[in-house]
Amino acid sequence: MTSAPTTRKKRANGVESRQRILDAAVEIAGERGYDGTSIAAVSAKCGLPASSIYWHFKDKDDLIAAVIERSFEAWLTAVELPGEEAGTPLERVTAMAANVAKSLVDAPDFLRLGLMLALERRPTEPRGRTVFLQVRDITHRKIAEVAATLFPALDEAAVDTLTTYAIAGADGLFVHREVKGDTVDLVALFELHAQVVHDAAARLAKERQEA
Amino acid sequence: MTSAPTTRKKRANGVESRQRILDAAVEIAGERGYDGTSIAAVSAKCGLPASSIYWHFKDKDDLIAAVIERSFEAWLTAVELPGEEAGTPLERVTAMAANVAKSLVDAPDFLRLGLMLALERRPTEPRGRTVFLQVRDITHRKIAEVAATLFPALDEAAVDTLTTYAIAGADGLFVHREVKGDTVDLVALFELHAQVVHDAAARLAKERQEA
Amino acid sequence: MTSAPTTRKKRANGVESRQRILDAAVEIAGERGYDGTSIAAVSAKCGLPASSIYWHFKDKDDLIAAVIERSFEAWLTAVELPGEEAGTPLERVTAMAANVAKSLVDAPDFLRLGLMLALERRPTEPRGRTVFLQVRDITHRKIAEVAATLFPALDEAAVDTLTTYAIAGADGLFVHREVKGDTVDLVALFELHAQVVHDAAARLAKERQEA
Amino acid sequence: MTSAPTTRKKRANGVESRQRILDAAVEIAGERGYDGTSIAAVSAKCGLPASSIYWHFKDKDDLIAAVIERSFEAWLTAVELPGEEAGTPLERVTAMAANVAKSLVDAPDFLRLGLMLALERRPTEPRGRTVFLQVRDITHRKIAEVAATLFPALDEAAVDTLTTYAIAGADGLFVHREVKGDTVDLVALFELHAQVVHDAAARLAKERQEA
DNA sequence: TATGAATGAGACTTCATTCAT
DNA sequence: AATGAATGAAGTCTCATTCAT
Repeated sequence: MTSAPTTRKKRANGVESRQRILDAAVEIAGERGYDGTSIAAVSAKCGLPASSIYWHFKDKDDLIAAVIERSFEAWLTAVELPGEEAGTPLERVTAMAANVAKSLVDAPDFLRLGLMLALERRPTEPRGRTVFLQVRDITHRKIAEVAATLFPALDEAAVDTLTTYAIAGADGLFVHREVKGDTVDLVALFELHAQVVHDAAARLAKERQEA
Repeated sequence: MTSAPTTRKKRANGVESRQRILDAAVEIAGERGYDGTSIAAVSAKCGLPASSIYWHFKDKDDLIAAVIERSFEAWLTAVELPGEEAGTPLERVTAMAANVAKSLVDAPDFLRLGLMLALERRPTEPRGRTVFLQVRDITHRKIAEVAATLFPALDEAAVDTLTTYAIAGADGLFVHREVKGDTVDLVALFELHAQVVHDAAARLAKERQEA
Repeated sequence: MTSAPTTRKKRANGVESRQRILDAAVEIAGERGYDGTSIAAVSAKCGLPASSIYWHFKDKDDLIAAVIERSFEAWLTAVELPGEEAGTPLERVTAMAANVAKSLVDAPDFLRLGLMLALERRPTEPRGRTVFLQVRDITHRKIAEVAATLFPALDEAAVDTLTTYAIAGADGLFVHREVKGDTVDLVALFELHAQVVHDAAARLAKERQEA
Repeated sequence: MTSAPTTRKKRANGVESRQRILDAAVEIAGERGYDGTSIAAVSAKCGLPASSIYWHFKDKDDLIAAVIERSFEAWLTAVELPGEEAGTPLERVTAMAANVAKSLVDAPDFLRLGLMLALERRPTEPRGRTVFLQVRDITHRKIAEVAATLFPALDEAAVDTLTTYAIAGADGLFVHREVKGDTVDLVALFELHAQVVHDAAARLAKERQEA
């Protein structure tokens, strides 16, 4: 009898466990925020004991930061940026906006958690907040690049303002949908937003030109 | 010994105590949200023992709801709506936006807490969230009334969309300032927002006309 | 306008307030026992503030003791001892048992609370417990007197044992009814108990005689 | 340094800890009842921190229920039912009664706590009460079986009444001893009870026969 | 790779009681 | 005769985290 490990149904699989923990954590943190996310709740949802969570993550802060990182990456791939497609600036802006709206409807946890983290002010900032603000800045820069291409008449400051305004509108419309529920047609609102931002770009260009 | 007000221990003064508790709570809750606001922290900040807080408020939920109610009223009076002032629609929209921006810079606790509550999804909704959403709806209605007056060409649905968009932009820009700090010129951004919304009104009016 | 005291609807009435407090307290304490009876609960049930309860009673211990006292007296008058009625010993014992059973069905709070107090062992005995045990001893003595009359063959020790046994049976049957609910016919069980005790008296008399 | 069992802090030993908690809890709850049993007191008596108690038991209700369960089992084994011993019915009933009396003198916590739970009426019934009433019913059934064997002339209803009466007497006599203290000879009282119940069985049999 | 058990700190809330009015 | 307000102690329970295995 060569002692074959008979109880090997669940042979230790670190990667899978880590995913299960993150899956549970993103759901809870996306709904309840930092303080509302207890290790015990994550443990209950993923089926692993709390101590196992601490094997995979240094502490709660580390877990939340990982949640933000992973869910941002998932969101990024979901947005499927339309690359250098053809079309008028308005068409391209509208297409991008629709894509973003769809991604936010499909996976709202990332932005919901991120905004909650962003709004909080605590004595020692959670790393998850820092990470969220970083990826937010990255996003800002990417959008600014596209804006600079689409509206070459704008100087750098104008592009920055326009991008800020575009992101703010997106955030606000997202909050609106979170509050009002599924009946809100986020895609339609984002398309309106795209048009409005497009018009604003033209206005800013003219103002710069005149000055 | 002429009856000097000896203030033996601490003369009972319900109204003042209630205010002190709310003052402490609005500050903490505005920074930390629902879960981050511990009764012990409020107690420490207002000087009254935790058990005294429970004389004035049924429970934490009741306290947070009262915080929302009072800070909304304070915010309302701070906005000082410009009444029936004269001027073009653009001038009037811009003036209102500037007023709102200033009020949000001066007293951001109301909206910060409100947005945090709005984003959370917990099994049993805190009463504070309900209250926030209600006063938000009231605000929406008031703005819609003004919009209907300023842009008579818009039908009801267009006014509603425009109002939603205006509020969303305000929320998003507020978040931007919360994230980026005091260097952000919220008044300038709100003035841009006013112009953009004004243009959007014209666009919506034309669309309705053509259809 | 002779300043008539218009707000005199509830002119201070100490006696009535005391009754209201006791009414509330007997109900709660009869259901929940000493620890389970909070001043706040009594206050809520009787409508008077907690501080008013302390005007009428020194402390919680005093209140519970008063509850025992008053409910014992109420129980005593409810039992309506059949005095020197005629009949065989068995008939008289049976009639008494039926009376007691009815009184316990109508107002079980006294005995329920009393038994809970009796069973508890706490470092400093509540005065209510002392009072209950005292009235219990009084009751024991009264029953012993009747027993000595009805069964003259019994010596003092036998009368005491018989009385103890009679009371124990009553207690136990009361517990049974409390546990099993209204469907239990307590009067029938007490009538059986009367017969059994009656037979036991004969047995004890014979034993004494033989010894 | 040969690997002496250093017992670094305190080696985790779930089973033993659980026992220690239950040992402490049965003592306190047996003396003070449900409300009188504070987790802090149990913690102090067993040496484990309060939070550790919550590792082993879901909540206080769960702990008390476990106390009832374990102490009932302990009591059951202590009673050492005399099986199919020979003897007249009276002898056998008397032997059983004496055994029960001894077990109650040795370990009164189970019944004391059980009766306190049984007497309480609270809005949401503690699980411990339910458990106690269940084991009580089981006991009732076991006794009824024996009674049916010993007194074959009795029909089912008579056996049930007799069993109810036997248990009630036991409860009442137990209460008497709890109140009056160690000087009470519980075994003697239970032997009297056995005789009396035996006589009652004969009486009931005759009644049934005549009817 | 994982986990059962433990733990101190702190969460919310209720407690009995007091005191000035 | 009564009460609004206050208060320290204690209640149950959850928290994030650690550690030996």
